[in-house]
Amino acid sequence: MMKTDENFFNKVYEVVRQIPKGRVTTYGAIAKSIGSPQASRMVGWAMNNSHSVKPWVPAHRVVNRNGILTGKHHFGGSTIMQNLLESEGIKVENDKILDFKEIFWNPKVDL
DNA sequence: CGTCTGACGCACG
DNA sequence: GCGTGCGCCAGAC
Repeated sequence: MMKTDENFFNKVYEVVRQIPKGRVTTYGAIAKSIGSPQASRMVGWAMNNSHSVKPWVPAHRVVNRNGILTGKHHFGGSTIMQNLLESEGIKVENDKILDFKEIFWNPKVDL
């Protein structure tokens, strides 16, 4: 059977997919929600593989703890990630999310 | 099995 | 406040 939650990556994908529109979260928060608070790097790494994952994973809603679009270059462009965020009502400026803590979505709370 | 890498996070200077 | 270095876990070679 498909033990979806068996893989570390899959856990990350599931959490990211559950991020509500107009909300964002951090790599560390996701790492904690999956049981590895120190595996923040793994989260970002999983995102790198997200382009091979289906359905689409809203990786643009995932930023670092500073609210900065650290992985925007991985979207195939420098403005793709920001464009997506702004398209959802998220204000972004200078590659940084405005009101970050206000739109921050905690996976441990809603999950 | 050993080594390097990775879209981070934190400590230190 | 900013730059640099180390550590964390997991996977690829």
